[in-house]
Amino acid sequence: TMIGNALVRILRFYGHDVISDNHIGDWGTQFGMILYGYRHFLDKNAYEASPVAELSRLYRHVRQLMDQPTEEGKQLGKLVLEETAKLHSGDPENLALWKKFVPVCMEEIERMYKRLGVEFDHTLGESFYQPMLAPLVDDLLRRGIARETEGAIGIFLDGYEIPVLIRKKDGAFLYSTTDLATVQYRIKEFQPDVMLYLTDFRQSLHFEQFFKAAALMEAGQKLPELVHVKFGTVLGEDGKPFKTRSGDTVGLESLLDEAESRALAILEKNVGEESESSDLSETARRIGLGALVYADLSQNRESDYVFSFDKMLAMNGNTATYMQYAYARVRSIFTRGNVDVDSLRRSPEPVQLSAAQERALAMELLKFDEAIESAVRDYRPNQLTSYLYELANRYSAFFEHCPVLKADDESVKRSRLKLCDLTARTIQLGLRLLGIETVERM
RNA sequence: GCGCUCGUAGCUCAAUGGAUAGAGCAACGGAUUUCUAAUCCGUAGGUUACAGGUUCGAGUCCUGUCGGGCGUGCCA
Repeated sequence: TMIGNALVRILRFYGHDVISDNHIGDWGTQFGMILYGYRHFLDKNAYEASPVAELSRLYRHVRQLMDQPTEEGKQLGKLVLEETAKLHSGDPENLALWKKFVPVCMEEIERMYKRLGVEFDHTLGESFYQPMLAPLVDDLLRRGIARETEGAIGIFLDGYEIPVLIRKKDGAFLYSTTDLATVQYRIKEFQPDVMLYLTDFRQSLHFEQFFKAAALMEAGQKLPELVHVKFGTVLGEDGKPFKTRSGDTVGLESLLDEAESRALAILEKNVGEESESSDLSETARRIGLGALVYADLSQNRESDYVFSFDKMLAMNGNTATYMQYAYARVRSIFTRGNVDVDSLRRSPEPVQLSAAQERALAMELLKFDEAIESAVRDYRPNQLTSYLYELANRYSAFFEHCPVLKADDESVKRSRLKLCDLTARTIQLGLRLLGIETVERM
């Protein structure tokens, strides 16, 4: 989610016309699980008190039972799939329940996105394509692209042992069916040149096959370039894949709380009484959120990464905090020096580069374009994070060695103020492209 | 079994085929009467899993071996 958000911002800044669509899973087996849970394990009082909490408990409960490697687990899996199939075939009861559940689930998800500062142009979701699925399968059958296999319908591709299944033998549709419908819809509606899919690399085979199936489906037409922008798996501290499926929003939420309260504690110690408390909590929010977002983005997205509490919450070293700190230091100089930024920017005096730290900083400032380009080229926000770290690092060295307000003469002072201003603007812009906000004081 | 992918400093990670493989954390030693020490300066830490090959040049490309992860028709 955070990688996608950063890429949308970066690609837009670069000049691309970007449409973001959160392809949310609101029509799949997870609703079969919730339906089954609702029928068998519902706690009515809890549901009335908080539908969100109860539904998510039911989901986790059923999931856990299903994941058991026992006979009961397998049986339950079948029953869940039956609920899903009933929903897909238009069973009125399941449909009514589904309509009741979707807004509840959406609300939960929206709240998290809002907190993370993530916005989508569309959230069509899988259910949106549901009416298109049956005609799509019929069409592919008629054109001979798909055929019946062991009771199901699949598309067979050269060089692959397994077909792309688009209808189960119980009549329900699958991930690939929706994906194909999505391609058709998006071509018609948006005429994109490129479609980026941001998902876990474990879905690589699916996308490889699905892209080929899409090419068959659109044979003779102009197909947009389809790209799987894959990212690595989050591993636990033991190196084993993290189970994010069992209630991950809760985990993220408490992580955010912790990040903010840690930031607040440091803030209170540092700027304490000089500032108003409402200010501080907003500043802490930006710093805490920034730390989490940066931890996620600073990694090469294709590498697996080991989840570490301390790493996610770190505010020293190569972190968003470091950049925010550099920015705040510039702001502090400007405030103390009563600097009129507008007139500074308009003034024609050249920037002088005499000290080694000044030259190093200026050289780094010039590399911004390059950083953006490489982030765009490979869809990799970590190219931008490492640039920003480098830039902030050069600024810190400059800050230590080159007095600004107390510079020897006025022209040096003006020149250094300009360097400060350019640095602050570049950091602010760069962070904004990553979805991270700056703070005036910290 | 087959396919994909990864293996880089104690830990977490960088490095369009190009210079002496770089950061952060942890460790150790310094820096504050001077614009924010969430900082800076320095020390130590490497046979880039292993063995071959291609190349003027390989962490990066090819082959093999070992080890980890993932995937492998009716989940998404």
